[in-house]
Amino acid sequence: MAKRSGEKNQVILDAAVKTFARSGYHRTRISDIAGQAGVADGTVYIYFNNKEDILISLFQNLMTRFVKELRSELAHCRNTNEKLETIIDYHLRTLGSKPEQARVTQIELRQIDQNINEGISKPLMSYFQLIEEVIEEGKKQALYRQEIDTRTARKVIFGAIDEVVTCWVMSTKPYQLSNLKNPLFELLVKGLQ
Amino acid sequence: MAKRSGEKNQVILDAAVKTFARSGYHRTRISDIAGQAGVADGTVYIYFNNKEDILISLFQNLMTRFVKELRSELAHCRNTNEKLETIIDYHLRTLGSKPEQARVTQIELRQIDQNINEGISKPLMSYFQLIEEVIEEGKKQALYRQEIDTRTARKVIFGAIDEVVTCWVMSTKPYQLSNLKNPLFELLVKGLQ
Amino acid sequence: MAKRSGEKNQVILDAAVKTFARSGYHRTRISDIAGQAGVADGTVYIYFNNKEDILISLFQNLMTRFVKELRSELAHCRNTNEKLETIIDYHLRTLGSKPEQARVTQIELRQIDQNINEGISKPLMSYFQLIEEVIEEGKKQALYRQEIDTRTARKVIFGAIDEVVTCWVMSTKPYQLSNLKNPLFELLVKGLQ
Amino acid sequence: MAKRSGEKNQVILDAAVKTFARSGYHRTRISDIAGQAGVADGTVYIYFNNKEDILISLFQNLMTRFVKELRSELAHCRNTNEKLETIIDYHLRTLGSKPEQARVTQIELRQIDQNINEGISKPLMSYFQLIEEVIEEGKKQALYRQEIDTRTARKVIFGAIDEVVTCWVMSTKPYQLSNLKNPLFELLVKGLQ
DNA sequence: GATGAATGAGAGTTCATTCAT
DNA sequence: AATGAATGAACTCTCATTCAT
Repeated sequence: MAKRSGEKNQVILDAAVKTFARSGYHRTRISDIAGQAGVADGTVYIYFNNKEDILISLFQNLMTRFVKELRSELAHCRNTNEKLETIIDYHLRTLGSKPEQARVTQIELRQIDQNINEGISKPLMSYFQLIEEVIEEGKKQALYRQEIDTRTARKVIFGAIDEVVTCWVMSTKPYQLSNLKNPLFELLVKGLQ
Repeated sequence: MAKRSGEKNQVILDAAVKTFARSGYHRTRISDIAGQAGVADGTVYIYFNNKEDILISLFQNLMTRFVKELRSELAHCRNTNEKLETIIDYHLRTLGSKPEQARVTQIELRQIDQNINEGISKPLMSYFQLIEEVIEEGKKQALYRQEIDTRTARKVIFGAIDEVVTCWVMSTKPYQLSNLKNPLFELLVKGLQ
Repeated sequence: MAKRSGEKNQVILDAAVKTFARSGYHRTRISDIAGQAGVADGTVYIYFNNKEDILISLFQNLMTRFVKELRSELAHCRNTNEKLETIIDYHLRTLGSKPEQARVTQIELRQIDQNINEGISKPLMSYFQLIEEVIEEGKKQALYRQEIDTRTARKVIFGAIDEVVTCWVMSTKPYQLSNLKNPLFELLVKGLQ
Repeated sequence: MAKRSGEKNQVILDAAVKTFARSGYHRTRISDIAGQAGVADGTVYIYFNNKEDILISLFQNLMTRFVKELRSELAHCRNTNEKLETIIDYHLRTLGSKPEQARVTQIELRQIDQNINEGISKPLMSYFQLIEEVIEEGKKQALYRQEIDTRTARKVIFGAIDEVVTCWVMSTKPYQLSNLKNPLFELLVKGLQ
C-alpha cells in the first residue's frame, strides 16, 4: 500500500494549517506538525526546507487554488458588478468555511520575515491583479468613475474584505462571515460608481 | 543628573520602536533594545515585564496619543464629511511621517499572541469607536444611507486605510503616503452616501 | 551486464576516498558516498557495516597493497641502505601520485575513534614491521650502530616520512613530493650509521 | 567573592582538555564540557563561539606557553647541540607529564576542519620557526652539514618527536616518554652532522 | 535603581541507519 | 541484491529572564 507520491507532502501541509491555527506560527514546533501529521520529525525536512518554507508553501498552495477557482467562477458572471460581488462572495465564503485556513491567512502569515514576505507576495499579486482587472473593466464600461485610481481602489476593496475577515477570525464567530457580503458589496460598489 | 522618573521608560520604548522596525519583533533581542537604549539588559526588566509587554506598551502609548490628537483635530471640523476626511488625512499623515512607527503598527504588531492581542484590542477599540461615531453622525444627518451597518462601514473604512498604509510600508516608499488621501476619501465617502 | 562480485564494493571504496578527501570524514555523509558511487544509500550498508567500517576497509585495502608492493620492490634491492632508500622512495612516490589517498591517510584517518584505531593499527603494524626488519638487518651487518633502539629508529623514520607527507598534503603542493627523497634519506641514514 | 575576570575562560578550557582527552573531540558535547566545568551550557557560549573555537583556543594557549617556555630554556644552552637536545627534552617532558594535553595535541587536534587547521597552523609555525633557527645556527657553525635543507630537517626532527609522542599516547604508557630523549637525540643529531 | 554575567530550557535541524518493496 | 523514503535520537546554539553585587 505505497502512499501515492506527493501525498505525504499534503499530509504535512494539512497538519501545519491545523497546528499554526491552533498555536500560532512562532509557538508551533516542527515536532508539533510532525506529530499532527503522524510522521517523524525528520520526514518534515524531506519535504520542506524549514518552518518558513512550510508556511510559504501552505499559502502558495491555498492562494493558487483560490485564484484559480475564483477565476472560473468569474467566467460565469454576466456583468462587472456581478464580478465584484462574486469576488467578495467567494472570498468570504471560502475563508468563512475554513476557519483554520482563515486564521493562518489573516494572522499567522503576517509574521513576516523578509523571505516569507517574498514567498507571499507573488501569489497575492495574482489576486490583486484579478481585482484590478475587474475595476478596469468597470471603468472601460463607464460603470465606474473614470478618475478612480485602479491601484487605490484595489487596496480599498481588498483592505475592506480583509479587515472584515480578520475581525471575524479574531471574534468568537457569532455570525456567518458570508452574511457580510451584501453590506460590503453595497459600500464598495457605491464607492466605485 | 537625576533623570526625571519615567524618562528611562520612554528611552526604552523609543529604542524598541527603532529595533522592532529594523529587525522585526521576533528577531529583536532584549539585548538589542537595551543596547539601542544605552541601558543594561536587566534594566529593561525594571520597566517592563517582558518583551511582549514592551510591544504592547509601545502600541498603547502610540494609540492613546493618536486618538487623543485625532479627537482634538476633529473638534475643529465643520461637518461630518470633513471629519471623515480628517480621519483619513490624520491617519495617513501620522504614519506617513513616522515610517518606523508605521512598520511596527502595520507589521510587527500583528505577530499576535493571545496576550498581545488583548493589549492591542483595547486601545484600537477607541479608534474604532471614534470612526463609528462619525458614521453614526452622518447617518443621523441623513448624509449617509440609513441602511448602512455602522460596524461594517467602520471595517471598510479602517480596512481600506490600513491596507493603503501597509502597502506603503512594504513598498520602497516611492510616493508620499498622504497623496492617497483624496482618492481614498472619494471612494469611501461615495460608498457611504 | 552482471557485475563481478566485489566490484561494487570497490566502487564504493573509490567513491569514499574521493569524498573523504574532498569533504573530510566527519563532514562526509553516507549519501554523499552513495551518490558519488552511483548507488542508493541503502546499498552502502549491504557492503559495509557503517561509516567507520568504510574508512577502515579503505585503509586496510590501501595498506595491504602498499606493504605487498613495497616488499616486492625491496626484493630487488642489493643492500640495506638501498632498502631504506626504497622505503622512502616508495612511500613518497605512492602518496605523491595519489593526493586523494594521501589526504585520507594523513588527515582523515586520524579522526580516531577507538574502533577505527584498532582497524588501523593492524595493517600499519606490518609496515612498521617491515621498516624494523630493515633496521635490524643493517644492525646485523654492522652498517648501523649497535646501540640503536630499533623501535625508536623506526618511529624516527616513519615519523619523518609521515611529517613530510603531511606537510605536502596540507600545502598547495607546489613541489613534487618525491623530490624530498634524497634529503630525507641522507638525514635518516646518517642518523643510523 | 567575584571570580576574577578571565577565570571562567580558563575553567572551561581546563574542562575541555579533560573532556576531549576522555571522549575525543567529535564525541564531546558542549554540555559535557559545561558539566565538567561546572557552568551552564550557555555560559560556554559567552566565552567561546563554538566547539571548534574551544579546541583552537586550547591549542593556541598551550602552544604559546610551550614556545615561550621552550625559548627561555634554550636561552640557557651553551651550544647548538644542547639546544637540539633541549628541544627534544622539553617536548617529551612537557607532553609526557600531561597525558591529557598530549592526547588532545596528538589526536584530537588533527580532526581537521579548514578553520581548525588555520587556527592551529599559526601557533605551530612559531615552534617550527624555533626548530629551524637552531638548525640554521648549527649550519652556520659548521656543526651541521651545509647541504642540509633546513625545512626538511625540521620536518624530520618534528616528525620524529611527534611520532614518538603519538606512539606513547596510543600505548598503555608502560614507559616514561622522556626516556626516549637520548636515543632520539642521537639519531637526529647524527643525521644532521 | 542599575548592572551584566550567568542560566538552562527549548527548538530547529542533521544524518546514520533501517526495512518494506 | 538494490532501493530510497522514513525514522528519531542526538546535538548545537539562542536568548528571555534572573539575581548577586
